[in-house]
Amino acid sequence: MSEREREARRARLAALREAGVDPYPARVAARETVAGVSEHFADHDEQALEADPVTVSLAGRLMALRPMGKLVFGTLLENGARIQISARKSEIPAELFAAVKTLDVGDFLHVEGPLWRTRKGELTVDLRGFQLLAKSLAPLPEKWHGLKDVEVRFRKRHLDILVNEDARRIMLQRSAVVRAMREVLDGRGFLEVETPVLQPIYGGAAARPFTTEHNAYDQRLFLRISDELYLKRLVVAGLDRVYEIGRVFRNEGISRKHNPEFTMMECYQAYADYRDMMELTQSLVQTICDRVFGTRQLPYRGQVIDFDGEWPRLSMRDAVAERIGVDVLDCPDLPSLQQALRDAGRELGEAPTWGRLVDDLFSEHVEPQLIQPTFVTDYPLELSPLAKRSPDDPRLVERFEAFVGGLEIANAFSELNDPVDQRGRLEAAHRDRDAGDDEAHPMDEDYLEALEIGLPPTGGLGIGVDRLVMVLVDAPNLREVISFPYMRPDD
RNA sequence: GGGCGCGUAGCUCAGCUGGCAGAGCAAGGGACUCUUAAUCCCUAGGUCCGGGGUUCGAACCCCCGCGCGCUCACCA
Repeated sequence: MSEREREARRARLAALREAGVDPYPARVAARETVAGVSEHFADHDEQALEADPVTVSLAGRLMALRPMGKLVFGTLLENGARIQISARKSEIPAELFAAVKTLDVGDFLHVEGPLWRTRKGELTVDLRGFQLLAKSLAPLPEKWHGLKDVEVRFRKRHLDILVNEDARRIMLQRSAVVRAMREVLDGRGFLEVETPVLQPIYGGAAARPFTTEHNAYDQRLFLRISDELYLKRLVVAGLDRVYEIGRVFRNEGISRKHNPEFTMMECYQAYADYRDMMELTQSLVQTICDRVFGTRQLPYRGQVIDFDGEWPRLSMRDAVAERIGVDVLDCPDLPSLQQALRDAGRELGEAPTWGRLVDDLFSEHVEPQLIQPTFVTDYPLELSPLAKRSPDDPRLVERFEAFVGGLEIANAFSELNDPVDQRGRLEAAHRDRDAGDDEAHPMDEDYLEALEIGLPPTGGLGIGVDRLVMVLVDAPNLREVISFPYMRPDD
């Protein structure tokens, strides 16, 4: 049992206290960084270090110990950078050497001493003094195989990110992606805002919400499923360009592509439309590629995704026609479309409406094929109760979704700003709701009133940050890019 | 929710046709002044996921449950 090891470490901790050592001191002596020292002395060979000795002062976690009698080697890890340390019995007092031998892998140390290079050429700090910064009482994962068990990796993410380079890399890259996203939006004059997570009426997407309640007011509240309606209220308020990067919550199934809470970037731009949002989407992703990865060609699951250039645009009608051989606009209602599909020898799902059937066809036959970045445009009206009707075809709306690697990463439209049309569309959704569609959009009188005050023509865009990162860093699973993904409670 | 697979020492895993529960690493003791997966000797370490059944005998076969993974469905 690891209890044995924990007991051994506790015993050493007790011995330290006995000897008057504070195993958890409050302050760390002045120090340099491991990365800085490694970089600065990268070109200094053995002779140079001998001729002109340099003493360094470093802190970090002891990740390995290789005792060899009167010589001990160890590895210090600080902020992702490693450096070797050594302790030589001939160079330091006996008590100090003995103290080194009581260290455990996992302990935090401050060390100081001169730099030297081993025969193999490794830059090494020859310890002349050290201070324990924090005693580690529980063992780290095993050094050969590391931490591979997927369940343990996600349940004990502190260990995963500590010992698995890839997990750490993804954390850093995700942060860089979000930073680049903010820079682009800030550079275009967008104002970063925050809107309510707890909402009396949820909306802005088709999804089931989590519910909670406010004790003092005895009120039922929902965790937001999107930021949309509040952000558009802010555009009504005269904040012409706003964005929010925040967590949304959807009470639905969990999969490789779905976590119950995920990070969404939503932005709204007055006097713009969905075409402007297409340009913004492309520019955002390309700038992220440039700044974070230094290239617009990135590997994903054995293929190379090319984010450069103008992304192809494909209407949903053409996309479906290409794969299924049925022109959905030639079949204006559910029965005629079902008949056309039967004639084409296609399996029929149980779609309740024309729009849902079109969407089902698209999701099943087209979406998985969209590996290279692609804009899919012109969605059925009934799937998009918040999007502006297409001036060319009243059954369609000005909307697109961006797909990469078979994943939907962005959704955007020209926002519906006609309060009368909006009311009618929400009422229609409300009827679906009464008919049993529990994901249908609920009625929101307060939002409708805001629209009556007046929303300018506005383009809106939502990007699923986790999914975008998943594609960019070539992660097989959404959980890889979430610091603490949802896991069932274990016992 | 359905199908398939997995669950053995702290970690990574082996365990044959049902016959004494194993290795490496980690841990404890010892040797060792150029290691970096250090090496060598010794020691300790088990609810074989849980429960039930079949059997003289179950880690192994059967049933139920739990957890995880993949996948399908759901989730635009």
